[in-house]
Amino acid sequence: MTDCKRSRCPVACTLDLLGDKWTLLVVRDLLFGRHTFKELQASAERIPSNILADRLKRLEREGILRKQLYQERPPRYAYHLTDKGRSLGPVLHAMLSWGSTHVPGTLNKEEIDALLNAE
Amino acid sequence: MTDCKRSRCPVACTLDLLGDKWTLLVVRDLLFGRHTFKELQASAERIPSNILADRLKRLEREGILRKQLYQERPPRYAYHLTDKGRSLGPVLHAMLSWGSTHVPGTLNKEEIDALLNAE
DNA sequence: TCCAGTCACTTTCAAAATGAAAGTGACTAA
DNA sequence: TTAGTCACTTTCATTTTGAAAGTGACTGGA
Repeated sequence: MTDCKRSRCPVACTLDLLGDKWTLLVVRDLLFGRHTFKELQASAERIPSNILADRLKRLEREGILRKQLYQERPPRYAYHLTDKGRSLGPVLHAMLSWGSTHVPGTLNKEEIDALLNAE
Repeated sequence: MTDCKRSRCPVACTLDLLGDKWTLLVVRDLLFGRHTFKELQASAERIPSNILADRLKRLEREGILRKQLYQERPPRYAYHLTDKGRSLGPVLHAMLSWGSTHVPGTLNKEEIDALLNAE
């Protein structure tokens, strides 16, 4: 309440941080092993670059990921989830499970595993 | 893919339906036993009435809730989750759990239980 | 040395979404 | 007759989104 949250409800506060179309997809990709701006941009959903830059900034500010320079000259950056970020795994998993069973046309878990192993 | 989803990823598809600041709060309130427009409007986060009306319409269209006239003259409506809607429980629970441990200032589970019992 | 190409963004600007507030219409109870 | 409730809808200014183009640091090849 001190820092202008909508309420003290943990669900509402989580949505204040992650409640939009893109943020959790970035977390998904980081969990799935994509780490550079380019890799994150290349996901199937084609996140616009300005939105991606904004979300990476927010997530870093919230301590959900860290940006690290892994190579000088030319400067190259990698984004990695913190423990706080990795602990969003169950949220993503619950969404994956719900979507997989309730949204027709989505990949099921076997198809996802197959894709992940094929990479 | 046929009906203009961003991708076949279940997470992305779930976010297409529920990925915003308000939708999952409506589902939360329905799970917690609020059912009329007025009750939903009265939650701590003060959802604007036009947004609430829009979200109820979408959720009904997606088969996540049903609107029922429970009284004619004057007409009164109650919104109830379908099985599909109730199966969002684990998503909400995962968010509650994450928010409760990672967002300072939120209510913890004991406090939430106490509030729910006090109602 | 020039030049095309890559990466990691940033800027621009039109379109869409949000939200505060006021309005509407059906109804009831005093 | 009138005030009040409920369930919305409308209005409109502000905010956010997203497609596209631009920027700047750098590299590798001719």
